[in-house]
Amino acid sequence: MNKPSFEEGLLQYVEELKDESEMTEKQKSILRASIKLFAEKGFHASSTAEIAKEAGVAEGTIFRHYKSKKDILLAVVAPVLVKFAAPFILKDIREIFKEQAEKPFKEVTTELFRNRLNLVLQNEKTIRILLQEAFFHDEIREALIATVFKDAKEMVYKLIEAKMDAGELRRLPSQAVFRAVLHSMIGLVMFRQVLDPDEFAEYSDEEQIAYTVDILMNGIGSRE
Amino acid sequence: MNKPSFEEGLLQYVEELKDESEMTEKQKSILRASIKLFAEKGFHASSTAEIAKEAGVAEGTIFRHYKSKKDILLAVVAPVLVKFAAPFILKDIREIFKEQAEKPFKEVTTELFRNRLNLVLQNEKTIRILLQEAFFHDEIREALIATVFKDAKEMVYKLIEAKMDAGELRRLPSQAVFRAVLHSMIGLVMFRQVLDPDEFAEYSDEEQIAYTVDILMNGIGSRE
DNA sequence: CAATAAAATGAGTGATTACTCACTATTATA
DNA sequence: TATAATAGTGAGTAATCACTCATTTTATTG
Repeated sequence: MNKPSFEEGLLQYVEELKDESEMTEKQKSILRASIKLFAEKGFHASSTAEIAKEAGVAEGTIFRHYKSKKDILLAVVAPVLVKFAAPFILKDIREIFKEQAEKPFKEVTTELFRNRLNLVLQNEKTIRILLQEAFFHDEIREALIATVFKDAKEMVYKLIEAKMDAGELRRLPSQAVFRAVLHSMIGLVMFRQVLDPDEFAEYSDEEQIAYTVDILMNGIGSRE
Repeated sequence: MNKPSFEEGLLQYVEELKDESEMTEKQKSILRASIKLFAEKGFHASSTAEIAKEAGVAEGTIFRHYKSKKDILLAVVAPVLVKFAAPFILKDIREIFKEQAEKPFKEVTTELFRNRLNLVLQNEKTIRILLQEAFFHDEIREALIATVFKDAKEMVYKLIEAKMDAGELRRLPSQAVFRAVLHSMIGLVMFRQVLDPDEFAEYSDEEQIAYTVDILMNGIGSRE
């Protein structure tokens, strides 16, 4: 059915994405306040009155810059998708996968994980909002899948298969391998706060990445 | 600070948990309607008017049984925690880990994954709500961590360390191993709909579990 | 500096919100 | 069958919602 809700819905925001430099102070303030509130209490629980107050702005000013409350959400979320998708898929991934394709899969994966972890750490709040709202807004969910997964998946599949042919990876269904890589990455990146705070401190991010990749490559079982 | 928000907050709902049998038809209907709506559009986006309509009940009836809208949420979420936590940790896990502790780690894990996958499949909507709201409600998040993770973690840690001593698992930090198991499980269970629908069909749940466990144990790298 | 445009304002809008309450209908108990 | 308790109702309530618009403030330009 009405397929391109991404194209029609979010993509325009991505294209119309303003530089921060061409926003007024007030507009930037509205975005900042929205990110804060959406991340703290969610989109629906944050009222435009609150946003205005937090931003130090009249409520009407919000609607001068964004024609609806949902527009604010999309304006908040779009840049993250761009950072997640465009640089990742079109630059980072292409670079990582094409330029580094000769390197061992382990190194490629380490670089990938490091890249993603940094991105998430730098955009914690907006990513929280993004994931949060992806549950309910079709546009966002589809955009997320379209940008983050769809293109990336093909590349990863190709790399996986190439590395299988080269004997570097075991012969397993590509899908199973892809999912394993994906789950390791998401787990590494998303479930940091599940454990006790003192357990975090025990290992640095680099160590966490190293262990994650090591286990992904070699498993947890011994090889007696 | 005011620590036991779980005890004070959710636990009472768990204890006061009514049998379905001692609910009226209307009350059950309210719960069913709430689950449906909360899962579809989220807690905040679902109005009590909608719930009443969906449930075929006067709006006042809702507030006869639940003193606030949030109470409905807790009533929806509590049973899942009980099913997830108590039986899981206290029964399933104890059984799996104590009775089956002699079995290879691989088999224990397979059993665990199978158990969790079924639970999620059977409670898809409520688990969606649970995770969703855990983002924002401290009580729910803390309850989730307290019930699902905290106790389970210790048991898993002990098993992991025992299996390391027995030479069945590699010598790695327990934390890294625990996280790997956790990520595999969550990934297996939560990210089924990320892939194309036709890719699901390709492998059965049992096969997915088998590959997940295999990769967890042996990794994706070859052992030339 | 005057004229024009853009940005910002906040009181006001009708719709909707969670929730109350006086009341009726049903069921359980004595 | 009378009494009491529980279940159910829906109109009503104040508060809040996203959003509008006539007006004022600030910035830009000729």
